[in-house]
Amino acid sequence: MARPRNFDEEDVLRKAMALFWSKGYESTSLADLLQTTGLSKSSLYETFGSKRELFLRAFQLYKKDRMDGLTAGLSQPDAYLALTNAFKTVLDGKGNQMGCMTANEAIELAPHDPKLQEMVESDFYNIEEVFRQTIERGKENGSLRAGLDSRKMARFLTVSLQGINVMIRAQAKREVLEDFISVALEKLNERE
Amino acid sequence: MARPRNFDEEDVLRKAMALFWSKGYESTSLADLLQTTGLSKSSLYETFGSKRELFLRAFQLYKKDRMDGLTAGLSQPDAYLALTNAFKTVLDGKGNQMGCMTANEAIELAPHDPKLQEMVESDFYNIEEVFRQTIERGKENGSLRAGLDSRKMARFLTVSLQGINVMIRAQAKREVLEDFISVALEKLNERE
DNA sequence: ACCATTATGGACCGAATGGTCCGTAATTAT
DNA sequence: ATAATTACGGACCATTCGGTCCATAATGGT
Repeated sequence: MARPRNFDEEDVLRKAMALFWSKGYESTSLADLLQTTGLSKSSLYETFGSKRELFLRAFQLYKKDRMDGLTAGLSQPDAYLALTNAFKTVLDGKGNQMGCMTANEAIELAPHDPKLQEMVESDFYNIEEVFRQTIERGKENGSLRAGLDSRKMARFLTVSLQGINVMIRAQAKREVLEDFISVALEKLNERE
Repeated sequence: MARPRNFDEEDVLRKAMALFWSKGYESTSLADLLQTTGLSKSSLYETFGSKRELFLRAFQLYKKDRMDGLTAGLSQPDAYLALTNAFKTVLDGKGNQMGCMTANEAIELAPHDPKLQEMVESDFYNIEEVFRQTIERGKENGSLRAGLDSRKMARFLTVSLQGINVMIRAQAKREVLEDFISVALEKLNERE
């Protein structure tokens, strides 16, 4: 009954996400967003309300995408293989020198923005949970030693992941990350 | 032979450092800097040249301060105690929910600013080195198991530290960090 | 064909950005 | 006391920032 949009909302969100992920919130200007998405200013504001709201939706989409990917990557029965693979995937991630958007926002916005602090915190908790469930499963099906403290180990892996994300974004040498991962993952199969 | 400054350059640098550390580079405005340091705009530009140069000097000062502190903290003969103490100090650090300025800049600036990428990289390397030397010392005086791979373990600790820094800045619950540290530091005294 | 409705381009806005410049104040050496 | 030198306050600047608004274009329903 009216003129249709000539853009796909999710498509725009993903383009905005890529920008915010790469440059951060403050350093991404409206001009950047308009250029990358191809939208006009009025369309962007009509559709998303403000730069901040657009960012929030883009970040939510990131969190969802990433959790889906992580969950999928951890789905194989052998929990040890699942977890080691997940970490090694981070290293080889296709075009990724951008690190993790959640880690980025943990540093840029969380300290001074309660809403984002909450979003970041919940994402970290979700990661912890999916790690924990994977470890539980591993203990049940024998792919991980039964004596592991699931929650503790899940937290260890969660924080480890953030360390990796920082180093990736700083373009650290691959060997550094390989050494880190190699040591960190020993915690999964060592005997007590 | 001329009018003297009525401010101390290092004092100003430290105030600027605190601001950049807390808010990041982009989100710290000139107005913030002038207000916090008490300088006039002309004095600031006369003395430091530009916002960026001021930032660079503040960041250099941060790196120096932090390395001095870390080195001092690791100076005790017992390397295991030295390292565990260093990590636990990070948790209890006085007013620190700001994380580590180097980690912050690794995320905010390093990916798009070669000069900063280099500064961050060298800081990480320096941290790795001081960890490595501490571990070497521990192996020599028997406070650490001789079988440890010093470089590998130093890298493990360096990246671990960055994970902690992200979590601190995101105001993660203390238990999460305690769990992480407890697991990570087991790597230092486990038998093979 | 035309009306109701929505999308869009672009003009416009005030505020804030980093930065320059200059007249004046303060100081020391002579 | 004065000349030389440096520091400083604040006016000024162009640009960019996020955001608003409106006139016009495009579409679907009837």
